[in-house]
Amino acid sequence: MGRRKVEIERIENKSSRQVTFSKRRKGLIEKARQLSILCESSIAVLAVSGSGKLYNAASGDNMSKIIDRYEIHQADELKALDLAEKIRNYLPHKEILEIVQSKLEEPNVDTVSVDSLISMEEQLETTLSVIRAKKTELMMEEVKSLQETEMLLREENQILASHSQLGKNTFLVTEGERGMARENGSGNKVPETLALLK
Amino acid sequence: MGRRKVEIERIENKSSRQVTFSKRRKGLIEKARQLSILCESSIAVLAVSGSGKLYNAASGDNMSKIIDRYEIHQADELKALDLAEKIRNYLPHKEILEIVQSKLEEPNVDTVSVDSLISMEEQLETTLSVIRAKKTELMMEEVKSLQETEMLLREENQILASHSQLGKNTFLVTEGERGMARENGSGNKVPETLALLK
DNA sequence: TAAACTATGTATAACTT
DNA sequence: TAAGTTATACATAGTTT
Repeated sequence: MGRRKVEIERIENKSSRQVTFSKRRKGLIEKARQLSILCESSIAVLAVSGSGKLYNAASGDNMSKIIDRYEIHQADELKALDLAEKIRNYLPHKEILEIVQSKLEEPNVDTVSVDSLISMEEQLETTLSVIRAKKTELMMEEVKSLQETEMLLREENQILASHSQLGKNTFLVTEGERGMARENGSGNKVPETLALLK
Repeated sequence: MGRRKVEIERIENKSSRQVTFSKRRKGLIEKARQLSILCESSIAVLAVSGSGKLYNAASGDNMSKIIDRYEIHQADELKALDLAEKIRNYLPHKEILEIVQSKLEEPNVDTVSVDSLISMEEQLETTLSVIRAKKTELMMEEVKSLQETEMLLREENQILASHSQLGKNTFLVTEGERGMARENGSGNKVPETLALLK
């Protein structure tokens, strides 16, 4: 794809290697983006350069979610060694099965197969990781937002406190809702959500 | 790159979408392989098809190692909030971690029995739940504490404001860039978060 | 339905600035 | 040295088998 055919082997020249890494990494990520859109899929690319620097891109979905998906997949493969037996051991717990099945809105409890249990397990685990990831994400957002609010309030406070005595470098801008916007943010919603997640 | 130019948008026809997914996924993974070799780097590609099937490839290094690298990278960003360290301090089951580590460092990892893997899995899952619970607890505490601080600051602020000529809807802008923080604050981030909830 | 083909658009190696 | 250009090999969309 260039002026001449190039063998796929380590590029010895350090600077061309870096240039190529940069160009091809960009190309790879663009291809991932296209694939994601064209085929409505989630694609993640992680690249660790020779010098140890990490580059990552996830399209169609977020990185954590895709990685979670991968880890569940791996866990399942490990478990598959003895999965049938393990699941058989759990079959007596009909109450649990019933709860799970009703949650998954499937009708026939008695005819449940190992395959459908595998599928149910996968669905539940996927849902669980998504919920966990979302919980963490929301909490992180919340903490960050509150920290910023705190900082701004402290500043404002300090300015107000000093205003009665001086007012040199302070500009006043009176504006409708701006100051209120913060109070309507995610701030108060998150704890409610979190209570459900536990 | 084909008989005609194709727009980067969802392919409506299901079977062409699947064919394209297969072709391009293969191409993407080949590109990753080449980049890995040419530039002596570690590249991982994870693809989740529309139907939920996972495909993955890691070249130059194994997938877990690359994902670990990514997660360490993410953890570093977490540190900025000072939470990672707090969580680390609360790690309760150090003994278990040590046991697991020693098991993993045993020479014949391949000959570890399924039973001992199941036992390790259970221990790890227990530890993981404890860590998750602790994480949630710490974050909740942090949020609560920040919310209390915010409330106090708002009260103090209001009292100060009523003692000065400034009204509550006054938008204070100090000289320099600080005053801009409000516009770039969390207010604008929340919608992004919400978009992800979909 | 899928695998193979091939015309053509794209990515990129070498070149230029 | 880096950013931009160009000639060319490659990837792939549509076609054929």
